Amino acid sequence: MRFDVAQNAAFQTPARSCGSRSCAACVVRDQAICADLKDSDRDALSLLGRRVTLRAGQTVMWEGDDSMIVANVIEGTLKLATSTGDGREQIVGVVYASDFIGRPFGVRTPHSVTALTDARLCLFPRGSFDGFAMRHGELQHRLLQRTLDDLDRTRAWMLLLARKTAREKVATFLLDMGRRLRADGDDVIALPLSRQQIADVLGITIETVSRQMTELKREAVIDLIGRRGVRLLNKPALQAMAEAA
Amino acid sequence: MRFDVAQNAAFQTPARSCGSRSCAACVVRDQAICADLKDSDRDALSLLGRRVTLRAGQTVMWEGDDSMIVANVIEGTLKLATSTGDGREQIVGVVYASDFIGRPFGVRTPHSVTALTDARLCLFPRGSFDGFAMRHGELQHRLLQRTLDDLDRTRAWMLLLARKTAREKVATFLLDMGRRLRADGDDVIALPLSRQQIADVLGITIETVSRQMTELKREAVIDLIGRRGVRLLNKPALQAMAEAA
DNA sequence: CGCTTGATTGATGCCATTCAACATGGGTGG
DNA sequence: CCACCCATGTTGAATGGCATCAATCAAGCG
Repeated sequence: MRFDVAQNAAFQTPARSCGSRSCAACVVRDQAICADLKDSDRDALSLLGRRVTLRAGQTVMWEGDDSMIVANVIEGTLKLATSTGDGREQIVGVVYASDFIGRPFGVRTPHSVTALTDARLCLFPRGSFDGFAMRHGELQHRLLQRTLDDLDRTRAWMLLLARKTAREKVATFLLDMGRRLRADGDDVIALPLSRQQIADVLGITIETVSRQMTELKREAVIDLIGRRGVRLLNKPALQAMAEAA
Repeated sequence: MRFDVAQNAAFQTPARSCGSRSCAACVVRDQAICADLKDSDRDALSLLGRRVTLRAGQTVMWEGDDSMIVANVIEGTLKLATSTGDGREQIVGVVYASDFIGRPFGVRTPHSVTALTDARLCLFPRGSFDGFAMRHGELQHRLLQRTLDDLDRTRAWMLLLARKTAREKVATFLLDMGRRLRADGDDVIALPLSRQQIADVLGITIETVSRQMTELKREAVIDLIGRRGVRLLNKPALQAMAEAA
């Protein structure tokens, strides 16, 4: 298991103030799928579940397992992954705070879920979650919206995996991260993923990621700061690389 | 536009008996997302839409367009595709009778939709469909189920695109088709896709598809019958190839 | 300080693409 | 009904991009 090792603590998501177990103080209550519930309904839902803490590297669900649990991510970053019989792995999704994980209304978990940083979840037994959802249209609607968005993003990613070159993949990835992490003033970003994980997201090898990165650095398109830091020096150039040949 | 040409009529889905415009006689009424609606509700929904016929090669929606329509597929096969700026195309999904197409609850169509065979749709303006769905939880639930399944299948396909070899891809594809088309007694299937389309599904080139196919034929794992026909002679061998190296 | 883990760099080989020629077959019109 | 034609599919040779194998470098940590 390549990733069952603690991640570098220096780059973990900073702790949020949500020690409480009530929804009233929850930091993701307005973004998560429970956002549209009445307070009373949300509290009822809350009673079905529990808050759990994960260490970086811990796996919550395994590919092919019975689907027993679902959860909201309160804090942290996790990866969704599948692998072939002989051990080749592909990351099929990366989820962040306020995202939803697990397979509701289904019996099989189609991919593993593993914490990339320390994380906190709002965890529900799938059965009771399903039951609650069936009685609350607003919840299903949010879940549908989110699933449709996921599907769109996943399909767009297929184009990258199948048709883009290593260089295009890395450029696309860096821009995506810049957008997602809302690069601070100077366009410096701290990657939440190791080189191996980047490779597993892009469907290439760790060596190729490294080579492309240093190549981009040599061309003064980016700058590399330590292991996880990247400064985007020339976004238009990256954009051009990301799109066409 | 590579596929805007009529497909070989010999392999089109055989005509179904559903000339009526009422739901009562609809051939997909028990599989489509409207299956759980009361008769009266289904009729109401029906009044919002209309039946349309497509010729093979016609495109119903273009990537990036405003999302104006959604539809149930009554008959035929269609492809969902995206492409890079410089024309590389990737098929991100193939849909069959009773499947749902279009992007409800969203403003952009994330991929094009093109008929591979002649087809018939039950078409709705997105706005009125969305409104109807908001008032009918059963419909949203079916749609959610379907979308979750799509997402699972799409993610599994990512592993193929990113990590499998050409040989593994072709083997996987043939098995998938065998399953989907419920190969008749002798395990003979009529591919609904041209070599080019198969290549676009698998993320490889047409020549590579061709080479792998003839290779498999030489090894007596399959037999090729004309352009579209394939007989699966040795499924276990295919299965072994599809999975690991 | 050695040890471990993650990242970079280098050398080599292979698989899939590319470019190109050729075959096939289904459809059409004389 | 056959000859022709064009789209589709197959086959070949050469190239190149990425993987693989392997060594080196750079950090963090006990």
